[in-house]
Formats: sequence, C-alpha cells, structure tokens
Amino acid sequence: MYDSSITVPWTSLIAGYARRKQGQDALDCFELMQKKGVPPNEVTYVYVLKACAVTGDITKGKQIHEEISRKGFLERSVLLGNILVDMYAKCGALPQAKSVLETLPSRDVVTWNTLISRFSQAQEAHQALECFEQMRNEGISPDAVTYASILKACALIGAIDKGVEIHDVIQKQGFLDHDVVLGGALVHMYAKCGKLSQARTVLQHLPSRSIVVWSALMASYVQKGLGQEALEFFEQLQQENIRPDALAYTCVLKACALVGDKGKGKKIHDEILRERLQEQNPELVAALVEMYVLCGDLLHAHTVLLELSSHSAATWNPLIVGYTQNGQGHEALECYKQMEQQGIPPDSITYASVLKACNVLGASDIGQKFHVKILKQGLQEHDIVLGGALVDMYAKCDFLPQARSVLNSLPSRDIVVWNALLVGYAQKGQCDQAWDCFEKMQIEDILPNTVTFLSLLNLCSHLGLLEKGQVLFNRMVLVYGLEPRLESYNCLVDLFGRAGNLANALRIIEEMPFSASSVVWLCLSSACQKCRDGKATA
DNA sequence: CTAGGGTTAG
Repeated sequence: MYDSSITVPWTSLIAGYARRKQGQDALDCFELMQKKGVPPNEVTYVYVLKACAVTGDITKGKQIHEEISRKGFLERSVLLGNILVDMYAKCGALPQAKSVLETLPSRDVVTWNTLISRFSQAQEAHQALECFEQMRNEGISPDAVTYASILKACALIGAIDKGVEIHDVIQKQGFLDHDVVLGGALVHMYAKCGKLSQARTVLQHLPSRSIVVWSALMASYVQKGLGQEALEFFEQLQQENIRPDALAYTCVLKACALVGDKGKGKKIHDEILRERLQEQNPELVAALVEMYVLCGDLLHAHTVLLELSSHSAATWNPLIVGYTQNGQGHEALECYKQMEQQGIPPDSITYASVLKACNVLGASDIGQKFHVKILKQGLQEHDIVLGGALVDMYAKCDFLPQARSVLNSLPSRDIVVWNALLVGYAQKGQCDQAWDCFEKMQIEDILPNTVTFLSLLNLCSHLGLLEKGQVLFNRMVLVYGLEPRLESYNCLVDLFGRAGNLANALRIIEEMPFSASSVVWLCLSSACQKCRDGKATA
C-alpha cells in the first residue's frame, strides 16, 4: 500500500489525459492506480468522471458513482455531485442525471444549472423549465447562467411569455449590465420567438455587443427573408470595430444571396480570404458557393469551389442543388462525378439532389444506380427527404411497386413522401391505390395538403367521378381548411362539365376567387361540345 | 475543477 502522497502525481496524469479528451487513457491510468493501491482523492474522481463523460462510458460511470457514494465523498463535496450529474447527462442519460441530482445529499445552483443546460441543449425545453421550477421551490436562487439556459429553452418552444418574464427579472437585477452572454441569450430568445424588433431593441441597449449577439440578430432576420436589414446590421457591427467570425460571415453571405447582391457578396468574399477564414471552415466555403449560386452565377460558384478546394459534400451540395433547380441535370451529374473523383463521400442532400437531376433528365437507369449506392452507405433510412426523393424517382419512372417498397421501408413518412407515391398512382389512373395512400397517410396522422387533393381531384375528373370529386373538394375546404388553388377549381369545372352540368360549371367559374384561365374555358367548351354531341345523338 | 449566447443545405 502506497502512501497517499503519491495520489497527486497519479491524479495529474489522469487529469492531463482527461483534459486532452483522451478518456480511455485516463480510465486505464485510473485502473492501474487502483491496482497499485493508491487511494484516489476528490480531484482524481473529478477527472475520472470527466473521462467517463468523454468516452460516453456510463457503465464505468455508474461504478465510480457507487464507489464515491460508498466512500462518503458525496457528503463532503458538492463539486463531485455536480460533475456526477453532468457525467450522466453527457452520456445521454438525462432522466438518470435528474434522479441522481434528487438523491444527492447536497446540491447548489451549479448542480441545477448543469441539469437545466443539458436539457436545453438536448432540446428538451419542458424538462428544463420544470427543473427551473423545482430549483426555485427548493429556495435556490437562479443566477445569470440559469437564466441563459432557461432563455434558450424558451427560444426552443417559442415561450415568449416566459421569456418576457425572465427579461423583466434580469433587467431588475441588473444582470444585463455585466453579462454579455446573457444578453446574447435574450436577443436569441426574442429572435427565435419571431419578435425581431424586440430582439433589435434589446441588442441596441446592451452595454457591449459581441459578434455572437450580432450574429443571432442577423441570423433571425435572414431566416425571415429580411436580407437588407441583415446587411445593415453587418455594417453597424463593423463600424463598432467588432470583428466578424466565420459564423457571422455565413449569415451575411446568406443576406447577400437573399437580396441578390453579388457585388456585396464579392466584397465579403475578399474579406474572408484576407482573414483566411475559408481554411478551417468548410461551411463558410459552402455559404460562399451558395451565395454565388443564389445570385445566379453558377459558373463562378463552380470556379470558387474548385479554387478553395474544400473536401466535403457540404461545399458541393449548393452547386449541385443549384444546377438541378436550374434544370441543368447534366451539370449536376457532372459535379457528382468530380466529387467522386476527389474521393468525397456524397451525403443525403447530394443524393436527394442528383436523384432529382435524374428525374429532370428522365434517366431512371442512373437513378437506380444511385439507389444502390445509397443503400450501401446505409443512408436510406436516415433521411426523410432522401426517402422522398427515392419514392419520387421510382414513381416518376413508373416503377410504382419499387416506389411503394421504398416508402414502406422508411422509419417515418411525411406528406411529401406520401404525395410522391399518391401522385404516381394517380397519374397512372390507379384509383384504388391512390385512395389507399390517402387513407393510410391519415392513419399515420399525416394531414393531406393542397397537392394531395389536387392530384385526387384530377383523378376524379379524368375518371368522371362527379360525386366523389365534389365530396373531396368540400372535404378539402371544410375539414382541412385548405384554400383551393386555381387548378383545384379547374378540376371541379371539368368534373361538372363532363357530367353535362354546365350550369354548375359556369357558377363555379363565376364564384371562384380567380379570373378564369384559358384552361377552365377549354374544359368548359369541350364539355359544351360533348353536350351538343350527346343531344345530337339523342 | 463542474453550468450559459449565434449557423445547417433538399
């Protein structure tokens, strides 16, 4: 048995590993230490728990938990309890983290903050708020850290009332005067709750503004499509001598794209190169490429991409998406080839987009080759949009059984996926199958949308199912509260026309909130024609 | 030696 004085060097070694995120080495070292009979102290356990969190080794973590609790450490050290709670949370065991907190012999504001912030980070806002209540019921006063985490939770669920309440409290307590981070959380909360002008006012009144606060504001304006305002904020922050970082540049590039200001975008581009920010930030390069794409200069986007030679799918995706949306399927597939040559693995977005390019080109053979690659990479079941693109691809090239089987294989389905299949059936005139989709999506609690109804109405009108069509139209408006499009009215007119009910057809044309398109008149005149023919033969 | 703020493509 060693003297406990040797605990310190052992602990330093473990701490070194843990700080470098070499969790396994730290744990191995700890095991060796115990084998040699060196007694761990509080600090040793701090780092051992940290190592468990880094490696996500909750089994080991529980073992340590049991050990320190048996040795009475938890009675003597609030710190260890806090780190223990954090360990469970970082291993993804949030409910356990909470029950551990509840059994700790003593806890403080940091214990609660740890748990609350982890709930917020895991997007479990309600849990975070519940903890907040519990903490106050225990008579523990929240501090700036608590409020920052709670504001994040409010932002997540759009709890503006709660957010305003917190704003009042921190205002009164003067927290905003010396805490930049809390100010940022507040701005973010207002922005995420859609209260852009409040967010802006709060920002303007902060004693000092960091690049993070400005980015939070710019990001929310960009998200609302307010590019011009975001550009003005960018000017302001530069005037305040605040240096933009990669994330701020990403925001402002999106703003340039929104307003279509390629000249401004080019200036930002130069600034980024001067700061050499492109080197470590592939997402910034992606934003640059995307900016040029959205400003309509795909060629330059391609050049920039090749110049900056970023090795990730994220950079190629905006360009591939741009080419596809532009109807330039060949160019999109060419990009894919270049990616492949550079050895960059495509991701779900890449595949979803090249599948669309295949549809544009009517190249279902290539699409199926992509499907094989997608399955090999195990991507199909991880991404609903990619699933939708596959269903769409098969439906568009009339491989409806394959489309259905892809749909069935997805762990969850949204309206886009269901519509892709339904539209496929409807266009082939497979009435029963289309209706089956309509029923099944509703069993899964997926609400049909205008596209769904349009497709079914079209089907009814082609098959001359007047009554079914009318019921459907009414259901769309009355049950689902959907605004009929001009095309939906066209179907209805066509339905009545085909049934020889010209009076009703005319009434709809008169009453619909659109001016009649040539399509409607075409429907009606062909109906008239048929009517006359019918009378002539009668 | 534990806890807090900004981005994410189809």
